[in-house]
Amino acid sequence: MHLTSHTDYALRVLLYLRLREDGKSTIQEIADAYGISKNHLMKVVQRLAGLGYVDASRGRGGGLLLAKLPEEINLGRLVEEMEPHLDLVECFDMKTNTCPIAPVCDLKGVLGEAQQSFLGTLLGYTLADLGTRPQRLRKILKMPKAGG
Amino acid sequence: MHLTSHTDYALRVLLYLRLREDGKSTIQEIADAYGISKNHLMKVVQRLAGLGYVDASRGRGGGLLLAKLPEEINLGRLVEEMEPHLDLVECFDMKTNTCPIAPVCDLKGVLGEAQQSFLGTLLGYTLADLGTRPQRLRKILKMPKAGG
DNA sequence: CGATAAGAGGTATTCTGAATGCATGTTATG
DNA sequence: CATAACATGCATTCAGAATACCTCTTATCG
Repeated sequence: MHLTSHTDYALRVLLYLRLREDGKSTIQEIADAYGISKNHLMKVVQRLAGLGYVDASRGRGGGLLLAKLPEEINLGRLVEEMEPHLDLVECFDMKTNTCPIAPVCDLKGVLGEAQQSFLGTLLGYTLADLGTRPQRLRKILKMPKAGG
Repeated sequence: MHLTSHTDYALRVLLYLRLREDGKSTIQEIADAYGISKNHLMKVVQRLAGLGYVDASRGRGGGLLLAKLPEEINLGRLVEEMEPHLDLVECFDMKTNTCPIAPVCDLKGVLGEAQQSFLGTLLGYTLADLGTRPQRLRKILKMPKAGG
């Protein structure tokens, strides 16, 4: 039971941008801050841009900005959108299911309800709920000061 | 976001045994009923035996029996025990975490809460809650009649 | 207008872990 | 003692994630 690193990184990028409201951030800068691959992070950012969470500008002086208010970025929706699929077990996908009892099985319903509990909890949070202790976070992330 | 097939199969085995209260079932029989690999299923059954959910007897006339009452088999606990780990994201495992902000990050708490919601929902169910429509299930599974 | 900084996007490779198969051992029973 | 069944370890395959690389486009600055 785990989320992909894409989802993990997406959340980290958004948190970074939220803490750095005062200017653009480059992918390189964020990759360095978290110690992860720039190439990998580019894919994540492209996805976030496509979903309308960030504005990415190219060229010299380009970089990333949040495209929404932190309060408008729901963590549950983000996870739903970033995860490649939410098929907890085989029978969640009718197309590929091989379990013969799937149409009559109660398990699917129970697992589905549990999954909804999971997502439901996340739907109760937005990006604005993260980043308490902003000073410590900015320090750990070696975040440039405003205007830098 | 998905559970391993081990967990999936474990649930299916228990459901099968619950429906077939009247006698022992062999691994081969269950593998055939679901159309899955016997070799694979053996590993799952070993695990279930080790965890005390089933009694497995060897030799001619051997087979599997539930070791507990269906009401005593909690689906949440089972999932916790069958899943190799519950590390939703990297930072859930302090040993291997590389994210520098982990100690100060709110994300971990939020995701942990969501995961608890997931497991909490499953903790509300036992094997006794599954297998409504037993007749249809037994038919689909080609389950031997009592005494067979 | 050209050098450069930055994101876009496709492709290829590596790596991990799950899924599966196979071979042999052990136990019980008829 | 033959056979049916579970036990166990090892090997292999496979899928998908993670990562790297390379080229293209866009924008800005000198």
